Amino acid sequence: MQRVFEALSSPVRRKILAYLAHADLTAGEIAARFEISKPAVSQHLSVLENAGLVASEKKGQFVHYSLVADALANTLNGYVQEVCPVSRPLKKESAALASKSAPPTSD
Amino acid sequence: MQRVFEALSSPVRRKILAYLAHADLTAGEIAARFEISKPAVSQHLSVLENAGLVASEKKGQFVHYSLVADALANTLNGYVQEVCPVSRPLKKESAALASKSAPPTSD
DNA sequence: TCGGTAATTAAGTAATAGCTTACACATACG
DNA sequence: CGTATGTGTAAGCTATTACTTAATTACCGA
Repeated sequence: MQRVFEALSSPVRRKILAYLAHADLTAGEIAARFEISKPAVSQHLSVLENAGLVASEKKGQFVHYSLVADALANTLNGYVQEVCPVSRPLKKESAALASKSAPPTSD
Repeated sequence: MQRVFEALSSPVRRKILAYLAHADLTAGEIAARFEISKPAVSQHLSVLENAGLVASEKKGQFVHYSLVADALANTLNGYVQEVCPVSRPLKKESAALASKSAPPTSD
């Protein structure tokens, strides 16, 4: 849990997760989307993988990264339940799900 | 959002939130629950307040802190929806709610 | 086998976070 | 008033984090 929140504290790492939410990507494809060096991205990926938020699979010379959505959802939802007075946040989420339109969130 | 995740990356700050989930507390009461100095705790409280996760109210010489549960729930639930393939995590949460027993989570 | 590409590891540096002590400020109360 | 108590601010130190470049490892294809 500590590792998850630590991983999520970085904007770069949250952006990586957002990319992986749409499609699996290789390390190089991810790095190409940022202006920082490839080793820097590689380190971010390590942090995410150690937190269990992404998984990697080597295919030839490429390493494909994918989102572990369960880990993220379970950790965050679990934490919300733990800290918040259980009933309300779930209601809100249900409402959000029902309306089906994601409210504008800025990072 | 950045401030929220940054705030949550610290174990001390998450522990403060956990305390405030059960009851409002003064700065001193919070500080007494940690082994670090009072100024250190005060700084953590500032971070949490800047993130909108706690609110403070001065009463006489005391400052009472309270959890802003909505901010936490909305931010985290919103983020989960943003990153995860919408349907599954909600199902899981519904199941957890139905079973009513919080699954063992360790920090 | 050799050169090229993908990715990570290593080493070093600069910025940042978190802590401490000392101080300042406000309120309470004799 | 003047002293004590609760809280927050300031300054400084240390440890960690995030980045860089250079070197290394692994794989591919001619």
